[in-house]
Amino acid sequence: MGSLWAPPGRPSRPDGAGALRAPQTREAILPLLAETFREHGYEGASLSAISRRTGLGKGSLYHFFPGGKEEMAACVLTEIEAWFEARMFRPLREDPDPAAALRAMLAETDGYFRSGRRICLVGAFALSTTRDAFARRIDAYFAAWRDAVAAALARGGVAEARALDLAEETVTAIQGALVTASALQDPGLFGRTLARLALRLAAALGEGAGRPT
Amino acid sequence: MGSLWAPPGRPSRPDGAGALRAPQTREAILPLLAETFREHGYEGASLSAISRRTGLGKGSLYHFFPGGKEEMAACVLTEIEAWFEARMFRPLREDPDPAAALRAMLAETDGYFRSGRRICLVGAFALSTTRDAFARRIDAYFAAWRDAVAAALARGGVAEARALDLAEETVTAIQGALVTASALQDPGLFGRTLARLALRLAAALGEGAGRPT
DNA sequence: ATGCCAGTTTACCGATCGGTACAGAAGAGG
DNA sequence: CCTCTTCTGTACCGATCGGTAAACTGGCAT
Repeated sequence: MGSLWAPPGRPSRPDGAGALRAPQTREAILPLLAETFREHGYEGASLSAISRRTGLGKGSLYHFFPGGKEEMAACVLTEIEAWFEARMFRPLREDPDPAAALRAMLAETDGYFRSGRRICLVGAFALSTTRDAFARRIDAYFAAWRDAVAAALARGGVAEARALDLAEETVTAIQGALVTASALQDPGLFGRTLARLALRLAAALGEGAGRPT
Repeated sequence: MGSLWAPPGRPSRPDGAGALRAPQTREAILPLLAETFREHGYEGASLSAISRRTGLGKGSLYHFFPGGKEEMAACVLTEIEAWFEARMFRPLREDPDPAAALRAMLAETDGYFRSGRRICLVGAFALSTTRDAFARRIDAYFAAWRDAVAAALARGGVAEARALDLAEETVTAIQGALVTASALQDPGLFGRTLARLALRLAAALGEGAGRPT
């Protein structure tokens, strides 16, 4: 039976560009793992679902991730952390133009979360007992996001306390929009939330720095 | 095999642990079910966990909820809907003093979610594929909340479009605060979010109705 | 050609999953 | 006392869970 559908000759392409066939590196697998965890949550993402999504049998999965499901989730979190650090947090902290960095952050947010059609894996993990297994990393992710926004605001002339408060509001609003957009199946909601945040951030920057010297 | 040692009549203790007896009505069970679903999510809440939490064996659970886990979750949702409708949505729509109703809503929110130490079950359901099983009810819950807030604002003199926008922001911010408060284990965050919302709602009401005659 | 080796397949493990069957215990009413 | 109904404990079901073991594959350097 199995010999029929099982492709005997596997073209092992060293180039990992093609996502059509089974990916053969950890890096290529991670996005598929992430999507599976997003859809079903950590507990709900069974190995068979992962196997189906990735096209890899259990043996292959355990070859790449000897630690099993927990290692898979940990690696996904690492990749997410790296992405946000490189694309959002570092620019927020270092871009010479804080206002532009904040606008770029909102644009990246809209892209990453597909205008609200995709959820935040870290936020979803935070809501169940899955949190316990990754508590430090979940905490660090949100703290880094908030602090990066606050740093940009502060460099833009906003007072420290006000910057932290507005940063907290920003991250909170984004997470809330992911929840309500999913719940209401209303993609427009996410864009409206980001637009509100853009206005509010710009306003704070405008007040903070009276006139650029 | 087991016929030899199987005791035909196991005299179950009439009252061994007299302290907290198992609740014997659906209504009394629901809060325990809700808490179990909150902690583990729908998929993660196993019958054994539910059995442990409620102190009821499978036999009793299936006696009260013949439909199994899905019926349990459905009943929990019904109870939640009723609570919010009675304590928050109806007052928002009908209270002669909309400003007071909005303040009361925020206070009820703080109480219900234990200042951010408790999560929103409906929001958590919305984030995974569990959503599919309860899609209509999840959608209706958030829509009702948003529309009730908008109705209160409108009766307070806020323009229709502005009221809806602010209501959407309010519900979204509350949900986001539940996520980030859980993630950062920072209960203060929830209170700060509610305080921000109180200011913003009051401001909108203040603008909308120039001077009360 | 040979032997290594990353990668895969397949079968299997004990545990637990959600759910069912049913006998027995507990109360209520007579 | 007996009976009927309501509730509960327990054994059991097939399926699936996360995870392991080992045989096999095909490519590659020697």
